[in-house]
Amino acid sequence: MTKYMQIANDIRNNIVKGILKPNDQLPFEKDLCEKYDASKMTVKKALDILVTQGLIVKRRGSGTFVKSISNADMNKLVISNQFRGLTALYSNQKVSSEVLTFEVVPSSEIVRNKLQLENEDFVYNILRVRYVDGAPTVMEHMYMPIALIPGLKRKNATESIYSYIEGDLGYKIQSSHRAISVRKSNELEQSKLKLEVNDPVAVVEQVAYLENGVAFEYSISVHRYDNFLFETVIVI
Amino acid sequence: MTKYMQIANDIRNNIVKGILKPNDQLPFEKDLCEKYDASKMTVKKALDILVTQGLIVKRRGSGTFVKSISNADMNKLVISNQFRGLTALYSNQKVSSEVLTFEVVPSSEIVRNKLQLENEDFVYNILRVRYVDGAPTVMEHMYMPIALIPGLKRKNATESIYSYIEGDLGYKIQSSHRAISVRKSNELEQSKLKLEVNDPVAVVEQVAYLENGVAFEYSISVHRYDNFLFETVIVI
DNA sequence: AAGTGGTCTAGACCACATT
DNA sequence: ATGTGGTCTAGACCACTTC
Repeated sequence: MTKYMQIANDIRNNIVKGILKPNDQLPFEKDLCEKYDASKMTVKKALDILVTQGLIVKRRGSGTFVKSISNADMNKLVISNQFRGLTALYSNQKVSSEVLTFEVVPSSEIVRNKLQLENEDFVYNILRVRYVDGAPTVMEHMYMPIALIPGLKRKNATESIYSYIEGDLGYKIQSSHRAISVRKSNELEQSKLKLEVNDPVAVVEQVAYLENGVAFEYSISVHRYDNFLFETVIVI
Repeated sequence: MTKYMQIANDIRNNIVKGILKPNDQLPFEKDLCEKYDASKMTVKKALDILVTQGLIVKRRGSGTFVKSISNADMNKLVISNQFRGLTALYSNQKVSSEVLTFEVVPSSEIVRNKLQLENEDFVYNILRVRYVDGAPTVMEHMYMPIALIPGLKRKNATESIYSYIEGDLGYKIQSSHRAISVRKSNELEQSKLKLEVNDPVAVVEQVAYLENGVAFEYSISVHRYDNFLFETVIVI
């Protein structure tokens, strides 16, 4: 654990515990340097983390302040920053999968473009429905280059593909690029996600990258509209 | 313009121009220090910006690499990082507004909670439909404390409320916290956004903050589903 | 063993807000 | 004028990858 992480965590805890309340002014950077026996750059880095997480604001010439946020919203922020994105929303619930398609196919032009593949390259074509506590939640359509992800079996798709990639293959995931859109559900989605005829869906198109900058997954995830929520903080 | 911004911009331009191609290795930090006559910390900060923007990846012990991204996707990344969020999606088009409601009301409990107000505080209650090139696009429901935003008139809502806040009042907006969800449209939305009975909508709930950490706006924006797209980069 | 990026420092100077 | 946070440096040492 780095020093700037320790400082950021400590201050975050003080905010969560209410030792630092909304609109409170934080100690000056120079005082935090003394308190944590750290240099200015290190303290600044710690505070900058809390700024991007949406907890505090900094004003040159004035000081640093806790944002005016309710306890409930503050807790949500802290939780959603511990786990990234949507991933661990269902951490306490049972996640299972029904694999509809698991095959290896030549890459289409769209997939080649997203994954930056050559014409001849083959990809896994995986379609599955994911259940949370037995309720259908997402229909995922994934493409992954077989050259990059060797040895993937239908069984892995039934469980967690990511744990195969990170655990068995020892890869590390660096980032993902997502685009969120909305549309009406089609018949397959209605049947698989137990939706009514005119129910909408949230569509998350994603390209995921490994540590070395190589795209390893292009996926389209179709979410039931009633349990989809994407939260984000934008700092200008 | 800071030195780290100049360095980041220069490298970004090299990527856009194709001087640095997908999967290319960047010069080592130590060489970039020489090239730009900058210290290691400054070069690192420049590169870290490009990492959070999704353009490059860094690997300790190996080097820094351009992500494996198609030209089209790379250009989209660069553009969406120049303007933040959804705001300037319609920069070349005519934006106009139909104001349905413009009144001052006592704050409800939800609004008080989001904006951290006291019981007695009054807020603007503004409902408007925004048109892009004459086509209805978003229905916005905004609440803002009158104490914080004095002198707002119906006329401002017809044009740009943000230009009143940033221009006339001289405030600076620091950040916004957004939650995106999906649902079916209701009758009012169908009529105002020219939607069919069973068309869906994308709902963006937002709390926006000023430089001093004070929440000045709570809004619910209901978007036509066919022109809503939210793109984001998540770095783990 | 050599070289990469990551962290951290002590101190200089700058830009901005308040007094 | 004072004090805040912002930038930048030169150099030390660490963690990791590659050879």
